[in-house]
Amino acid sequence: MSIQARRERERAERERLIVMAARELVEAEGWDAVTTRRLAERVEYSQPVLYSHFKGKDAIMAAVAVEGSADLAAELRAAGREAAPGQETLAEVSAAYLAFGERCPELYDVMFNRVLPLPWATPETPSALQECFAELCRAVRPMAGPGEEAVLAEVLWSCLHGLLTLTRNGRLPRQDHDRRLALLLSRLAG
Amino acid sequence: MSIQARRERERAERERLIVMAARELVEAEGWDAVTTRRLAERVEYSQPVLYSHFKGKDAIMAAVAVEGSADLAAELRAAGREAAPGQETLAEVSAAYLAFGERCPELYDVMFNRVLPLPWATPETPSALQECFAELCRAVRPMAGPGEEAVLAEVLWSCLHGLLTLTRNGRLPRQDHDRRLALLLSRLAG
DNA sequence: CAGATTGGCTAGCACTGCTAGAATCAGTGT
DNA sequence: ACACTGATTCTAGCAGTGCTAGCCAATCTG
Repeated sequence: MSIQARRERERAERERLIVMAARELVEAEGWDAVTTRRLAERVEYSQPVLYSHFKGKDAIMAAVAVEGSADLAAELRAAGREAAPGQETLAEVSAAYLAFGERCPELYDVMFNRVLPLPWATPETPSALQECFAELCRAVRPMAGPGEEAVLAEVLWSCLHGLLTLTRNGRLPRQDHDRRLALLLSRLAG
Repeated sequence: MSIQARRERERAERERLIVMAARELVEAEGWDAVTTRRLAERVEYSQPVLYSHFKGKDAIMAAVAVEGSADLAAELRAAGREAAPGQETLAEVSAAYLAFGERCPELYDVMFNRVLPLPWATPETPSALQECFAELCRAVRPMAGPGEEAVLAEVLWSCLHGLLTLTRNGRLPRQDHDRRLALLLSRLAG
């Protein structure tokens, strides 16, 4: 029994290695640079090994996305705690969200722009993703009317996401970014 | 001289044909289905002909994006005219924007999500794109403070874009879409 | 009608994600 | 200690991608 346990342990370790390598690669050189060959070379195994762990490239990137979500959730939570309770939270959490997207644009892309084989907004959604949303809910709580907290959080998320992606791919000039954010938050706060 | 004119006319006509075929293909089967081979077959020429008109696939899709923007601008303008002057305009134009994105998701993707070799938010920006933005400006004019019209329009654009993309790629459940939109617009209106 | 030139086409390169089947290693029983 | 067996990893290849070099033919010029 113990030898099988060891094998499974080694397998799990290698799977972690694959996801880590994929994340490093996507953060450093972008999604297009993540090819199965380069990834395999990076983990020092042959290509087909990847397919014994994941159904395909999409599944690997889904795992990367979940890992990234854990980081984002942690950063949002930290930002929420730092802020004085009250109005400040919204600004702090929003800034943390945008900072994450700016710092890891390619990772962010995988998490929220690509179509991935992941369940969203259902009970089976990976907890890291649920936690991200929960932090947004906390941030909007003070300014949400009764029963509209979740909806308002979704709206905030959409706005930040739109701001981030349009800026990142060149549609919006970076220069007025702060003015846009300030205006958005003041209006959302009502 | 006239024979050269005819040649240029034929060339321009063929270029239009390429862009049209690319648009049909992307709308019908999505970006990934637009391969240079399939596109060439569709216009009944060989692959290399595409490259005598466009620098590469990206340039073709940029042309498709510009064409799509003209349509979007027309629809936004129509929505703006229909609405009674005043608060209604914002809701009508927003609805038109979202409807366009829902009706032509793949075209929308090319226009606003892909990284394209196009100048954005500069004087050289294709007029169709500038007109889209101008319509958004008109829509937010009644509720914009002095000097913040353009910024507010950018914010509106970002929010609509975020709402649309997060919904479209499964991150937000479609079911509460209307509530989100209503909440967003009411808050943005102040 | 011969010659020059423009143009499109055939064929191919280097790459992609993915997989069938050969080869090699491990663990087992004698 | 050794051959056997079964799982696991690798080699080699498929069908497809965007893009391009160089041939070939149709077109216009003198």
